[in-house]
Amino acid sequence: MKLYNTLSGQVEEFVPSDGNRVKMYVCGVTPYSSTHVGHALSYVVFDTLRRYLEHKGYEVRHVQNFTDIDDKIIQRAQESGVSEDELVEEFIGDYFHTMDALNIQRASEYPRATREIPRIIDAIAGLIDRGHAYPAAGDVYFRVTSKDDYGKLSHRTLDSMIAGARIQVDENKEHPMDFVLWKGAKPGEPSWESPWGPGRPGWHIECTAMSLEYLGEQLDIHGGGQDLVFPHHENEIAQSECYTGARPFSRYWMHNGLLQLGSDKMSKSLGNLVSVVEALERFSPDAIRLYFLSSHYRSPLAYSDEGAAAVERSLERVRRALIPGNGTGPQVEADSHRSRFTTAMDDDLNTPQAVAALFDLARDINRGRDAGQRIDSGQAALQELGGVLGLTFEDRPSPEADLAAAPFIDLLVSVRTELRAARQFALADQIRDGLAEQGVTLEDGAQGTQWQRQTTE
RNA sequence: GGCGACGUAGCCAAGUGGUUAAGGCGGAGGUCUGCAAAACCUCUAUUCGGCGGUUCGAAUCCGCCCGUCGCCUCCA
Repeated sequence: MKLYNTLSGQVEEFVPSDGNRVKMYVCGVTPYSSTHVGHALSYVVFDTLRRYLEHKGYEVRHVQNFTDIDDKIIQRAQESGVSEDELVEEFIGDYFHTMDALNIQRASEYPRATREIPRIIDAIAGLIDRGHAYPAAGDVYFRVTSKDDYGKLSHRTLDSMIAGARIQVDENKEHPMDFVLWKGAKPGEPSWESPWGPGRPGWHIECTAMSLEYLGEQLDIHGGGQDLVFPHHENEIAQSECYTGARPFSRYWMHNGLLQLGSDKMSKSLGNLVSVVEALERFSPDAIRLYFLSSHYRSPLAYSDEGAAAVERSLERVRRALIPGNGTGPQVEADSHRSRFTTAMDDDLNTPQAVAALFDLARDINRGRDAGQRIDSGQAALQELGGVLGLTFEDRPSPEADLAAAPFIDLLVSVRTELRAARQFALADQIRDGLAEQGVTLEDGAQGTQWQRQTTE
């Protein structure tokens, strides 16, 4: 299996350091607002990676953090008149709720920054001891000039960073690019005791401490959105490698392209967010996952309701291919699709190509059904490979109102069946049209008439 | 200003040196059907932003130009 490694800028053969065990760390969210579709994209990508690795027989230990203390959390909590803890609990709950809805597997561990303070302090102290960090006026900074290859992940040099000229001057720092490891507490802020006075950890050091604690000195895969490459992941590398001496901190760095909304990146600062809950009101979890997986994970993806609706329609054909058949002929052949799927996934997770294999398989199943072939083994393959992408092919549950209306719809359908038998087609069509106006579609098949609620717009 | 990515059919999107340029949505025609729907079949890019170049051969490599976007600051 080949994966693109941001560190080398190349597609490389993936080989875990320890046999079939894979140590994967994915940066989690800062829980102060609702989970949006950009988060969903990232976690669908890494969930799919994990599912595929497991499909190949790897044992994946997946750790994902929560940054449960930072400026935004403090600010938002104060605005809302709740404690930081309450705010964090609410949005961690929201996160799990939406990720579960999207069929994203739970990580092995979900460490939180505030519960790892001693480990974080140890790491900062170690960095100071080794000359890679220095205290200044209640803060502690990382000394970027102490790491000769600082910038290797984002492929830039300190000089070029300074040329960016958007760095604010800070008198406490030795170098403008030095970043904070420990923030001295301001009045009214939550804080923890430390050798440098009361304060809280900087963003980057949390991930270093937590990955070290739960996965050890060296990771196989470290993932996140492309917006984390600099400074977050660059700084993680600097801290971790300087603290442990183990290089590289992570052997593979993987970054997903960012979701765009219209022409802009979807981001917290732009406020152009679409919540996952909102998207799930309109589309099935499968449709949202498949939408994300229909383009390559490293490409940016523009989200639109029209696009999601098109994907939902395409899923309908696949779902129908899974309706049991009653053919007695030879089994529909699935091996060529299976190997195409695997080849695609082995090639840096080429999910668009893998998805194309699934659509082709669905077509062959439907074709085989029409030809009287047995289709159950093809269907099993479709279900299994779809599962590797986290797709269930389940219909969305019908709204409760439909359950109440079901007996009446059944009655109308049976009346219509009588009318058709009597060749009273005008009246039969009147019933079908009337139901269609109510969003109920009828299909007359060999086994009688089926009705269903129209779910796509 | 620095670093980087991308531009493939009406739309979304694979393919990155060599048989007929995946797949999906949409559209056209057909089979089936009382008519539909669904499913299936056929068609829907002689061509890959533009112009040059390298090569026996390029969407795929190189140069220039045009256009779009990301990162450099909190962000998945």
